[in-house]
Amino acid sequence: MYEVARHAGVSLATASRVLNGSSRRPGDAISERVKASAAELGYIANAQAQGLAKKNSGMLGLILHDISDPYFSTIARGVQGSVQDQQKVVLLASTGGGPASERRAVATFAARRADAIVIAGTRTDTEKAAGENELLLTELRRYKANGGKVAVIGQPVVGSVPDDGFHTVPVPNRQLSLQLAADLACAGHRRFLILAGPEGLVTSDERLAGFQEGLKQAGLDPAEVRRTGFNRDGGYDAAVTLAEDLNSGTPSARTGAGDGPAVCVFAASDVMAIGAIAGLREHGLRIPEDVAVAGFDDIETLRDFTPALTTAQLPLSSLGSEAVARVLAEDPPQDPFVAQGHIILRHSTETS
Amino acid sequence: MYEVARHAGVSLATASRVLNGSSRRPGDAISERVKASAAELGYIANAQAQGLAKKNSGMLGLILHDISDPYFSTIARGVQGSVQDQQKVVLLASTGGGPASERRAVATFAARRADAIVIAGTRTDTEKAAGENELLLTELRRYKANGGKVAVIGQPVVGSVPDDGFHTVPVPNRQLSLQLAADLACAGHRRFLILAGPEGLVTSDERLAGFQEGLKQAGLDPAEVRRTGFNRDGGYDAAVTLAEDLNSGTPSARTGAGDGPAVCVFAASDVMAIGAIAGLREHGLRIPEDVAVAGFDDIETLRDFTPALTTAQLPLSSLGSEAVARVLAEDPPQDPFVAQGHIILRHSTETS
DNA sequence: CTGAAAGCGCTTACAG
DNA sequence: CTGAAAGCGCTTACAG
Repeated sequence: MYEVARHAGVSLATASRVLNGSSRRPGDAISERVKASAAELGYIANAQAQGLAKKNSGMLGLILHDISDPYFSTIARGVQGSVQDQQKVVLLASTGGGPASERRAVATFAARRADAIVIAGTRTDTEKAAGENELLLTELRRYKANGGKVAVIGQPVVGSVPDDGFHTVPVPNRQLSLQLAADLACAGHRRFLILAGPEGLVTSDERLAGFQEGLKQAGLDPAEVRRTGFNRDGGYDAAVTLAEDLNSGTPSARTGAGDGPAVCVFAASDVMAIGAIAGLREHGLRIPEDVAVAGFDDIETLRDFTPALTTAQLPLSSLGSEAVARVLAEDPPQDPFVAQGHIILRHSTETS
Repeated sequence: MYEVARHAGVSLATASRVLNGSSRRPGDAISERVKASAAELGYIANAQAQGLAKKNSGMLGLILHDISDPYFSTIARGVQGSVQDQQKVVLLASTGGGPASERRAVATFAARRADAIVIAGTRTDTEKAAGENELLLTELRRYKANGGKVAVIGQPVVGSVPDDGFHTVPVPNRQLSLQLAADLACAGHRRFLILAGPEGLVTSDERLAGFQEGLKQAGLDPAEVRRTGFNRDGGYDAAVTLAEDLNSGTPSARTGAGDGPAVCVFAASDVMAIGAIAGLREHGLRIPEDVAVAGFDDIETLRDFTPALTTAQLPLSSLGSEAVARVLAEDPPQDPFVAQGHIILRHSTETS
């Protein structure tokens, strides 16, 4: 830039003012001259130096569990899109999940002076993670105290209070799973089985609780719950066990032989549901004739799956852009964002 | 850091030396004192300032077409993993594809002084994109001239020469699609139809050419080619047309009624194949009884698809980590990386 | 409107 | 081994 200034015959200050959006803008003649010089010399501003001199870095940190999981990569698309629109850039951290690695990512982003941090991915609320959650919270508070903005997609960070001023973009897990239960009951299902992740995985727990609540409101008994991995293999494993039960006629086995599926399985995510269907099929069970299966998320890549999967559609990409909007706005809206989601009943839970 | 130094009673230089990996390391007593002070004050180094003072920023820029596409998000996982192992951080740009937006991303990363840039995603080699390719190349050369490292996953940037010193991590599109054709011929298929992306999309073109070559080596006639969008909807649309042809008995229609599928469709990507299967089914065609379908990529999320999809498995995540390894190594290997891929024959192309 | 100068928070030859 | 000082490439009050 020094060279640009000299080439244009102006001071560094002036060159800086025309090249970057300063409030004070030099005269037209000078501006043109500087711009021409910059173009001629192929000048590219050093964003690091700018970041050091200004208070903001133009970077937004995105923390998620696994970038290759379609749930997160769709959120990432939304985040990336908005950030790009704002002429900023995203720093990515794929942590593998868990507050400890999330804390590390926050520290890294803080060191790089990211203007804002968006955290996606379920919170873990267990005894065991209490210490790590505490550290994550401390790290976020320190980051915020130094001027950083924070948004969490899903649930608030465990232990955080409204006063912390972290933005939350809630995912309507509870409402949608409640609705899903209602719709499935309405479609005639009576016996349910829930495949959930380990206890303490808040996203899974919310979906579980919402579903049970929905059954209750429909006047049905609570569903049996099987805890398993909150991923494809978890769904598969649980389904294999279920298939063995059904095929051997144990207490959990098929009841209404002939008239519709014996049981309707609600897997706490689409990916789990897909694993479950694979497991059931391998054991000779047909979907939905023998067992009905519903998922959650409406993952795009799975929309052509057969049988078409009943699920709850989440506006994942919008959740990402909304989080960015809140965290980057001068005057962010105070009212909580209400995500639009809805139930999609498809072939996988048809009853006759 | 100034505060840390004062708190520990040492100079800024000394504090800097103990806190960051300098070659000169102060005595143990002093080191301990400084570390204690840093911990007590909760000191976090300002990476921007470090980047400005040092020559490297600790950031790697990743450019891809669409972070929500499983092909790219899997590559991103590989990249992210290696970068994290090296204590660096990734800057993400999801461009939507095309050399023009890629050029912009390169400029952005150059301004931020990313130490290296990894570009994934097919090259576009058309007349129309010639100008943009030229600009992309210029931008990359300038970036490299200023000390940046460049790696491209897939094909070399259009117009680049070995002397440019860009690392290339080739994707074995040609070899694998050739092998796929051979295996399908071996399985008894005789009539083929290729669903490819628009001409000039190098990835698609390579797969197309490899497949035709494989057919030729098997002594078969070249397959008919239908150009369509290189995505799910492209596969769907082409399949609908095909289904209409087959059902109405036009020249392209079913020949060997009864004994195996009339035609084996090779879609240039799994995602296209999934769309194609959806389209065919909607028109009453069964896979693989009426039409066989093969894809390419072996996308993880689609492995439980029914019918199980015949495809070419690509080590996507490894491609990502390999690109990072090359671009971050002091002394990168000169021999080209040979990606391990292989054909997986599954139910979607069974013949009887 | 323009420029000289201080400052952003570090690192690193260069002396001591 | 340690420290004083210059420098990384910008921005921005502060003067003029």
